[in-house]
Amino acid sequence: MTIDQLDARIVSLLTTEPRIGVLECSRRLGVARGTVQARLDRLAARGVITGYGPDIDPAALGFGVTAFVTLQIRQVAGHVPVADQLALIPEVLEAHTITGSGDMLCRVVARDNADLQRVIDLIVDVQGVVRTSSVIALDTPVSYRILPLVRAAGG
Amino acid sequence: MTIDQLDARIVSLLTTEPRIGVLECSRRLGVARGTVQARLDRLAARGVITGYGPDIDPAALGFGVTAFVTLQIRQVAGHVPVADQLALIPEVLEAHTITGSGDMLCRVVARDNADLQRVIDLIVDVQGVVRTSSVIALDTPVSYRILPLVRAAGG
DNA sequence: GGTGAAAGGTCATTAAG
DNA sequence: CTTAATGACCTTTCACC
Repeated sequence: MTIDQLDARIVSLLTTEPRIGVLECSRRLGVARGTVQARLDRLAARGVITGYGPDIDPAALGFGVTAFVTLQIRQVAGHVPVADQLALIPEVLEAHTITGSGDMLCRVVARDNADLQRVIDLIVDVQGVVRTSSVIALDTPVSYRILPLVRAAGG
Repeated sequence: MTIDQLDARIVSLLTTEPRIGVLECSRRLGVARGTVQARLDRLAARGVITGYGPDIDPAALGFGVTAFVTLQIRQVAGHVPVADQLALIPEVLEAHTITGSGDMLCRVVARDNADLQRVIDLIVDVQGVVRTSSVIALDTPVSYRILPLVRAAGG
């Protein structure tokens, strides 16, 4: 139920240089090309690799402000779930339910601080949201990364 | 300083079906292959597309617990910055400085709740961290997504 | 290991801002 | 006039059987 060193090295190599392909990857690791392909298929089948989509930087799209919004929720019977309504807002990049009484934590982006107000207003207008509390991300000294974890998991 | 509809459709298509390649992509959109290639090069040059790495699911690696840890920081002169020390912990997937007095917000993963305690202890031991406050993500009704934003940005 | 296919590059032509 | 799109051709390289 985990990965081995070869898996970790394959993922690691493909993460740092995604365009090299399976053949080049096998050459650099000194294994047969079929081995790499079989490993990748297995990782995809197990759900470890969920996709190869292009990574998009919201800031480069003009959404330079990132904020984390904590929602206090009052669940109302017979209404559209809060999460479904949040999913309709493009600026809500992810949403989690968190420990505590009916709370959620959302990552949102906006074009600027004024635009953030607009996005928060959209969230406040969601049925079931009682109130919100936001913190703005000023800097991201550690941006999302998975490689160290993969290496740690691979031994 | 933004993207147009064709850019959005290219990114959209490649995100939902990353394995189709440039040629197939151009066929489906009814444009020349060179156009798609030029657009992708431009998007990469502008920093909109930051990479094509395989997407890894931490849960499938055995790290099924996600938590958001807020740190209260006391900056100490002459020491290694807190962020640099956090970066050494594989379970810290990202870290942001946030509004407030020297605070940070980290996304961490752990194998289980007991393991989360170990990770938090690692964070507490970081020089300059005064105290921490954690919330555990129970569920993720909206997992990280960028497509709605891309479509919104593309017109 | 062989083979069909795609990527990546260049070019001249054409269209549109 | 500048920028972009197009279709053509070419070579290298890869994925699949």
